[in-house]
Amino acid sequence: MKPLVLLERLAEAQHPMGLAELATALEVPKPTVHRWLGVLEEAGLVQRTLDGRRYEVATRASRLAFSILSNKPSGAIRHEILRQVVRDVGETCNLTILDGAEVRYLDRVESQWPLRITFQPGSRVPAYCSASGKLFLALMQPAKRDLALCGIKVEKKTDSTIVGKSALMNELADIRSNGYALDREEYLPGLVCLAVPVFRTNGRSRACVAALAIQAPVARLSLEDMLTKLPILKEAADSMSETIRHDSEAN
Amino acid sequence: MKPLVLLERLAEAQHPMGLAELATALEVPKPTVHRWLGVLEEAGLVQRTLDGRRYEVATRASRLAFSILSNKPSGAIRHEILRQVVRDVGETCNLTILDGAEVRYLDRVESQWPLRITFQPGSRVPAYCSASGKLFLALMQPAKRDLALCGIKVEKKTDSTIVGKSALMNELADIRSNGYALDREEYLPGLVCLAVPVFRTNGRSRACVAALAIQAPVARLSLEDMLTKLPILKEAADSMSETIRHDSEAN
DNA sequence: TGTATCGTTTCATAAAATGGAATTTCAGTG
DNA sequence: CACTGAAATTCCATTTTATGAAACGATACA
Repeated sequence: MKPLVLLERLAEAQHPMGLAELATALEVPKPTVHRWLGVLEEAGLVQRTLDGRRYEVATRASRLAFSILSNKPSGAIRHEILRQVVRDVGETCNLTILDGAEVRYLDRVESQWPLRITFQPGSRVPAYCSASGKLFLALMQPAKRDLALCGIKVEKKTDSTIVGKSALMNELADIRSNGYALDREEYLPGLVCLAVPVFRTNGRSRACVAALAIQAPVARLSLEDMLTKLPILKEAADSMSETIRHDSEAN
Repeated sequence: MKPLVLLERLAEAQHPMGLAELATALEVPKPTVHRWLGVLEEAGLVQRTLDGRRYEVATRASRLAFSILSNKPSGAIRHEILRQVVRDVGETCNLTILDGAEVRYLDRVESQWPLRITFQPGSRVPAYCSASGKLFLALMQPAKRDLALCGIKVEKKTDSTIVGKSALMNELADIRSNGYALDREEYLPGLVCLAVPVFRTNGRSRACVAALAIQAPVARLSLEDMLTKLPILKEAADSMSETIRHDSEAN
């Protein structure tokens, strides 16, 4: 199991790492790192980059990661937080993560209103036209953002969808300064959303790993009304952060 | 790393599992499962339920899962670019690299047509009779090219296969001036391909490290029709370059 | 109290991890 | 084009850990 620290280091890093880099970062002899990487590669958890000299997380690891996060025992607490939010604001609440250039619903609790939008956990939506998607794009490293956005096709889903590159960049800058993101009917006509970040703090670095978002028909909840729910959402997002906090592990 | 199958099984299950349950599910002897669970528990990936008789995914695993998902490997992004191309041109698309005097398929996405050529990623084809292979030969340093070509056996795969040394050199010169390469049924009768280079820019130097190629039965797509897809391919190749640039960035 | 199942320990054997040293590879440089 | 240094890889004697059949202990239920 010791090779796992390599996987963790690679998953934390926002770029592929070389052998020597890993060896010094983890203070492990080079031949050992070499073997560990071999083990991880064999196991399908890690793969070499195109140049064959660096390593990155591979598909089996992603599959495992998704299983873990949608797993009930550890997800039960998060689900409970979602239910609490729905009770407090009366609208559907989603927990989402970024998957490439798309947003994925990890979990959701729906409001009890007869008029509501029904998604399934696991379904996906383009990042550029959703509140949580734009939030992720706004808060991620610029280099990573370029990577995620390269080669995607922007579709004008509604009249309000942001299609221009510079318009999107302005929007992202606004989101960064506000600390929240809105979807102003940019994906579905009549549907508005408000998303706040869920952070994972690791020592001095802080990364937005998930988002908490409420969605509602604009007929029931205007954008201004929605913003009054911001404190509730932020508090719930803090609780979410707690569930994924790095507690001091001794071993 | 073998204990990982336990973690995967536990993550998939939507409820905590006992030892015997896991042992029969995975067809592994009980003492082994017992030890594996001990290893995973020690590692903080798994924890016992309150009654101490079942196991569930623990916090370190969730933390790792978030890290993994917040960081999509560039290989997956490349795969998405391939998918995009297949959507746009309707034909199978390959990402290839040069491996000695052979072309190796790094990744591929197949068209949905019933009539299609089925290769596996990882399979190899001689460079001199494939579009991407000739592209590599055309764009590489002459010295390296001679090295790659010396001592290989040129086989006349079809009537159109280029077997003469000077004919090949002329072809390579054409490819250099065009910026793309064609396979005119030179490897398989009835199969035509179009390949464009994927560059890695390193300071002022620019090297062709991979190729993007579409392939189709000539009965469905003539060479002229295929050339109309050139702009789409070139754009996708630029996106590919982006992903490679990120692979090469260390810090 | 019987008994059936699950969980745990034991142990001789087989397999693998370890890391210092040596070797190879490769990109950058004179 | 040889040189150079850092990075990657291989080697290998030694230490450490994994393996699973069998035996044992714990627990639940009748």
